[in-house]
Amino acid sequence: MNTTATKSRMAGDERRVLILDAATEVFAERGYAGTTTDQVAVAAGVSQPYVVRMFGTKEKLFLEVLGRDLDRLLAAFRAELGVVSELSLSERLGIAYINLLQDRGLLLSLMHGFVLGSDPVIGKLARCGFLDVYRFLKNEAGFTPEDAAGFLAHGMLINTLIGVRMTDDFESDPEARELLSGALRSKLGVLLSLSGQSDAQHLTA
Amino acid sequence: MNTTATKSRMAGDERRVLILDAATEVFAERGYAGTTTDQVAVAAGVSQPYVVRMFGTKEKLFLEVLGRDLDRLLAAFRAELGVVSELSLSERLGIAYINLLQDRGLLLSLMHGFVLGSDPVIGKLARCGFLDVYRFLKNEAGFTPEDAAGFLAHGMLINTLIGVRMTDDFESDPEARELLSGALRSKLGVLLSLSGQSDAQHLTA
DNA sequence: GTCTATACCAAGATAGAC
DNA sequence: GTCTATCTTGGTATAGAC
Repeated sequence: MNTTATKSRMAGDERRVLILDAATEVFAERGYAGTTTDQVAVAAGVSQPYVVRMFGTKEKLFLEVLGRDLDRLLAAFRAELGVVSELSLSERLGIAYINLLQDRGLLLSLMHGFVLGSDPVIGKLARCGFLDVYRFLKNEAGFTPEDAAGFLAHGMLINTLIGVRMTDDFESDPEARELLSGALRSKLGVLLSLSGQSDAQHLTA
Repeated sequence: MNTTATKSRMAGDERRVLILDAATEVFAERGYAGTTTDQVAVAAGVSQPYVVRMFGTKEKLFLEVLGRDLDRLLAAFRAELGVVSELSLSERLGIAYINLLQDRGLLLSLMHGFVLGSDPVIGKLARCGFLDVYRFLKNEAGFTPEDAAGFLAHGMLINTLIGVRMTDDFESDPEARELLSGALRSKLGVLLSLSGQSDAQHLTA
């Protein structure tokens, strides 16, 4: 029995995760409409018809990616609720958010979903997901509406800066650097200023 | 001589603006990759080959839309620089931003450009444009880096809420309403609280 | 300046072999 | 469970008439 997948022929659920991971990255890079099922297939190391067969349609694949992204985002946040720390919950959530940037593609594919509100089915999921995060911040994390909006606002700024690849001008342009690290710092609180730019390493890589 | 365009055959520059306006709305609705040149053509009331011929390629059309959006955004901001008012510049810029939402498609098509940073040519323009706005806020409007980032952050939140069509659940979901009006209020300052929701009228329409 | 017709390619999805 | 081959659609771009 071959659970570690020497090569071909693994259980459907394993491949499923593999494809979802690949899809998350490709969607993050090119958006929903800009992504082809073939690009996803190549990234996952399978054939194009296979990814279509496994998920039915490209749209369903994207919906699964979106749903998983939202689940992982909320799970990362909820994991901070029980923690005892000298940092405030608000600070810890900020750090948790920044750490999600290492989950390559997660926040960006989310962002691509958010911007597709006009699509009847993708839009509905995106709206629900966004509202769920807002509700979490208010009801579970105890934020005021203003603080919750502020938290989301800085999150959207970070997403946009990552999406526009401001990191590409990180070295060349001092103002790009300033804006980017400023946006991260506002979430990280004091941490970034203590550890220099090390926290932003994975952004430029 | 027919400058008001009774129907067919107007000067190239007139049609050009017409097509750019139409393209801005369609790109805003469906994104760059999700938009077809034919949809733009229909929206502009011309034939599909004509829009391609006039702009060369779909990509060049999008670049012109993006560039024009950025120009209009900065122009609206600069127009506030000379104004004498009891409101602070920061408040006036917030209002100017909200007013841009009436220019249907402007901020949203911009947003679609911002999220395409991986595209070599679109990404470069989007990065430059974003940085230009940041520089304006710091150098011309006199914002601190933190205030500039905060202004941009709330702008990105508003763009995202509009993009995800949070307005669609505006009536049904009280929290969607709260989030949306909260995001607008943070830009409008006290104004919205004085005039009720009238400022958000054009969002739900 | 604007259209109709169309060439051509890319991409999603299906059929069926292994 | 996974692939190869292929059908089919739709979309960009070109040619050329008016």
